[in-house]
Amino acid sequence: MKKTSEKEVYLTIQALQRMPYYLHCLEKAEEDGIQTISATSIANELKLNDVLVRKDIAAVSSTQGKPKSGFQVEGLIRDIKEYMGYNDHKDAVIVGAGSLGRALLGNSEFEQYGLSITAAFDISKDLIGTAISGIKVLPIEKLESYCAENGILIGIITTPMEEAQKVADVLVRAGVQAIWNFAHVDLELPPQIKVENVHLQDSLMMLSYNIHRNEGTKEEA
Amino acid sequence: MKKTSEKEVYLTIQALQRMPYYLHCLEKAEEDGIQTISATSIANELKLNDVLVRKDIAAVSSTQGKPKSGFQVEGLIRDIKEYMGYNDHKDAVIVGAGSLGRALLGNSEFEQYGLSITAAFDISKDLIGTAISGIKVLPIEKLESYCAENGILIGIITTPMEEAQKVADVLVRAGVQAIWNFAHVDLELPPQIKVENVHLQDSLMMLSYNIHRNEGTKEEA
DNA sequence: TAGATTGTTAATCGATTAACAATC
DNA sequence: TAGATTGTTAATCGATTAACAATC
Repeated sequence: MKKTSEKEVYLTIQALQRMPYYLHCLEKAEEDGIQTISATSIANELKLNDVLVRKDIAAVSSTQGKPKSGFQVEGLIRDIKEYMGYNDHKDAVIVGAGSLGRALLGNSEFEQYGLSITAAFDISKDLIGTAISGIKVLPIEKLESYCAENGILIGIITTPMEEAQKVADVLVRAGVQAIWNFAHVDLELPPQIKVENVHLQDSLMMLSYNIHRNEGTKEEA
Repeated sequence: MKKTSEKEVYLTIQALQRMPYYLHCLEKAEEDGIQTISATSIANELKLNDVLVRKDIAAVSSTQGKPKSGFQVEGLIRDIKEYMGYNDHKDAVIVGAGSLGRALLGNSEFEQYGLSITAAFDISKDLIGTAISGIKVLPIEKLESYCAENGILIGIITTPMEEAQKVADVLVRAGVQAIWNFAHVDLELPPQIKVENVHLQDSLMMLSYNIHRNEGTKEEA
């Protein structure tokens, strides 16, 4: 079992999910002109255990922290970004130029995560040929050839749920590596394809539950 | 420590997060005309351990499963919906009628989770007075009074991140119980206020990581 | 120096899984 | 009846936390 790189520390999924929070926290610190930061203070800020934060950071940081002062804010930001793959440029297409698709197209923040959306696809004759936030809307028939020819890595699905699986199949045939799925279905995909689901309904469900429980236990106080 | 209701089984956060998946699975079964379903088959479908599924279901189901046949699909759907609070009607407002806000306003699926969006708020003179998907856009100055007077339970924040905290403060003053936050900031809120964050950036980060790792370990095969 | 902070090893805690008796 | 499936109790597993020596 040979290592593929000098540092091959795998984070648990839980630890991974904390990374965005560390990054937010560090970027806020950087804005405030703070140069070094301790795991302890990050932990306090995020209401996490300090040893937990120290372990997570140790796994991604290229340098050790210094007792008394902590970690270099700037270096740590760089390390997390590198670890998370922000520095890789990733071309993406968006399928479904409805209101959600348009909202994503208008979001310029994604560029800083290495994501560029290079084209949008739709079935609507009215939309085809137009440009949304500077990005052309092409007919869905061209999806497969476009992705294959342009080496598109990520397909973003913002179609109605009925179309999502069909679109996913086309994207896979065209060679995308990952799918960012906003349609409210669980896609059936070959195991090598990475998926990230954004299911607003599930999020709403959690919100609903919290309100519900809250009301049910009012008498507790 | 007296119980507030006959069934006071608290699910772990992990179990809660599995509920939407059970519900999807059950609704699919119902569509296919299946009347009873076993925990084992749900577990297979969702690639989970069967005992895990059985425990989760036991916690929310009002009836016991029958050996050999399993659970009533319809009853179980009803129980999960009840447990998660879908049956409570919840009025909401949306703050920020930009592209994301508009996408949410156009989403009629939310109604089935008990959520109705009754008004939208924005600062843009061009938008104020117009209606989006049949919902009026009001000036942001009216947010507090509107929520207080109409007993709004949920505030949905789709503003730019700079405005989000300010908006949240107003919503809290106006008496909302929960905030569905789409702005990329962690809001500071009183402890009794429930928040559900939808941070697309974090989701994108996970996608980015998965692609990055995938490429880094190609030689593994 | 003293003390804040680091990283590591061991203990704890809690979720998941395995084993098994009960039952339709 | 036989066997699929249930629910429960005990074992396992893995993540988090506690304790502590090292160090700037």
